[in-house]
Amino acid sequence: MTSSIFSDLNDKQREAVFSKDGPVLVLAGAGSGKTRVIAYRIGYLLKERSVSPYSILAVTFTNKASTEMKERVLKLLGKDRMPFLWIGTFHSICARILREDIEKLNLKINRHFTIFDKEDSKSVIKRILKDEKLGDTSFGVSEISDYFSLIKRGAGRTFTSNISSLYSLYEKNLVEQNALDFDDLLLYTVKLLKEVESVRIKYQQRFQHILVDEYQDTNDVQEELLTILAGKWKNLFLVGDEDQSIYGFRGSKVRHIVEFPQRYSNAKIIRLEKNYRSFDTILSSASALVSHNKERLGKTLWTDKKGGEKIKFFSGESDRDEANFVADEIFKLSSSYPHNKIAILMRTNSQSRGFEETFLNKGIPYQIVGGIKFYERKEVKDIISYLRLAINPYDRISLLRVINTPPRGIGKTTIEAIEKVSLEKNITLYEAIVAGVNENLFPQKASQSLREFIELIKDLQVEVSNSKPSEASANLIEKIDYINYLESLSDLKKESRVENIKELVSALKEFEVREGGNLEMFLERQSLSSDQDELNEEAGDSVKVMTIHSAKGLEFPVVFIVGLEDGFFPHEKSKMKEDEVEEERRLLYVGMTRAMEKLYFTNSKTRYIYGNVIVRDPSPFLFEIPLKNIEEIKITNEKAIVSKLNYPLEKHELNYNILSPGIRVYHKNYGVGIVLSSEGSGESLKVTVSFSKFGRKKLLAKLANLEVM
DNA sequence: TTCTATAGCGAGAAA
DNA sequence: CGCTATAGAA
Repeated sequence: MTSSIFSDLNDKQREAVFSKDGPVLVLAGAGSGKTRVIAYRIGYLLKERSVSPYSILAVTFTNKASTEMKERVLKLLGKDRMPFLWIGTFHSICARILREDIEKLNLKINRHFTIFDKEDSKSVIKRILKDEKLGDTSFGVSEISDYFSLIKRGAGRTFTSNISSLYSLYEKNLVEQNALDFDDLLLYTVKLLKEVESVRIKYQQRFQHILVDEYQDTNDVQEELLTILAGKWKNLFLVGDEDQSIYGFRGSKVRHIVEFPQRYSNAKIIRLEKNYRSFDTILSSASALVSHNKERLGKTLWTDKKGGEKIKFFSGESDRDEANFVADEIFKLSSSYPHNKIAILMRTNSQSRGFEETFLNKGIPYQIVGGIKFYERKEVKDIISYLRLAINPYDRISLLRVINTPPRGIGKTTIEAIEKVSLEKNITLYEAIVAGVNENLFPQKASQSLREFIELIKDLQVEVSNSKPSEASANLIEKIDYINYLESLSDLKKESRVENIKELVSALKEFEVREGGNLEMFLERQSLSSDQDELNEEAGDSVKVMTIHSAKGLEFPVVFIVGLEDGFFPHEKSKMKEDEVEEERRLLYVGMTRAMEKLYFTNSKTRYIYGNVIVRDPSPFLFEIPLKNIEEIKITNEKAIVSKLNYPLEKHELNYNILSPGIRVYHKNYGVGIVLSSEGSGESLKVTVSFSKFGRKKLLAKLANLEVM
């Protein structure tokens, strides 16, 4: 007996949703409705099987996905049962477990620990290198940080004693600061569950059903965590697609999916092969591409959406030319596709700059998703650091960041003096400041500044616990005169910096109103936020520009995959290893399968790298896609010339000859438009122009006084 | 201590 | 080319 809410599922989806207890692996192809299957599975468990929401754990890949999942379940069930459902990312779930129980590990870490991001971790490493005078390790700080992450995932290979001692210093340093890095969140949770029986039993008992999305992207530690949590009930409902495994560099292993049936001999395996997203041309092209991979279980995706347009391919002369093509094409599409239905997908973040400049010049609204995140901006991180410090005074990275920001007369010498006191008395930096001031260990002037700094932090601590987070931070910003400080900088971006600070306060306010959260919850949310979390529907009608990694799980009617060159696809650094080339191929596959209706490929024959022009070959992956599915777009010479003239923005005298389709023009009444077609010639030349605000107009070139842009 | 100029180095993807 | 660390001046 199935109730009507499940009637819109197909047979395979149903089979998955209605599975009996026990391990289930759903091999879900791109666009086959896997998020929906998980949501309905939860709905089924709650409604038909009367499972308590308290007993369900759902793991998603991003916070955005978990929010969407919650909303979907909410729609199926209504509000009252939601609060107990645990839905979140691996990292947020671990943080939640640790905030409750980490003190049971009897380490020096308490529940108010700070979560260090990559930048913080690197700062720790920098300081250790400095303190230990190990500046000559011949490894870069980033390299060391990545290596530590590798070690924490259990993949660390042999390493020199130099690095080994550095690693233990790093670990010690984090503990002293009451801080965990991203890997620690997972690692300490596994440790806690392994070593503290009461905690293990508590969660094993509780989670009767565990559901995991994007299972192909789990690493060894996450796998171990799942195994422990599911230890009692063994009801693992895993959904994934080996063809979309693109996080190998973060330790994810396709092996977890492939070997799942061996680990659980009673596992049920279901394949979802019907694709609801893309037209057949797109889907079959993507399938053809990924079929060149060896490491896969294999699926045969199909769709009802037969046919569809060919993939349009444009090869530019320069990266500028490429960006111009994309911009012009978006303009042409704008009558049928609003900007927010269009995505530009890239291999690397650095590619965004060229598109950003072109879109800015051509007035195309865009949003860069990912790259440097909002909370990673310098000015935002400054304020965040004050707040972190107020909650966790052991956090010396945040302390060092804010102690002289804005400048308050506490320079290098003073900081060294503080560090000396801290070392001698074996106390934290913050305590050293307090002690040093009380015992008159610093010069008069420095002492006065430090006294004021201590007062500031003390007041902040009080405020943080007594008043609303947004008020506490607004007061802080006021007190340290931070806006004026930003404005005093000779910085081209200072205006946007001030904006960002205002946005931070708004974000805090929104958080306390919408979720009733306190500051600690906000800081945690913030430090675990993902690229996709910055995407919100209300953000206006803009083209989304992002890496393929950031686009995972999303879909768009129109997709441009740019930079399809050897060196990006596959990336220069992956070319040598076969398994990494396969991952690069999967990456392109993921990009292609984001597209619903129109898919564009673009590349460039040359590209600026470090300011030098590099000649580039097309991506070898292009030749793995059936030729019949691709249509190459050639641009007339005139247009190519204009494209080059086109940048940076300059007005040029009108030469009627260049008013050919695709040219961007400006009309004093109608604004910016693009030439669609032309008829006649010379004085009687008429052109049809599509204007962004006024639609199509047919104009006599002689009278229209068009300017080519 | 703070501000400014410039040399020198560097970008693979991200919770 | 753009960022940042650092040296040197104020």
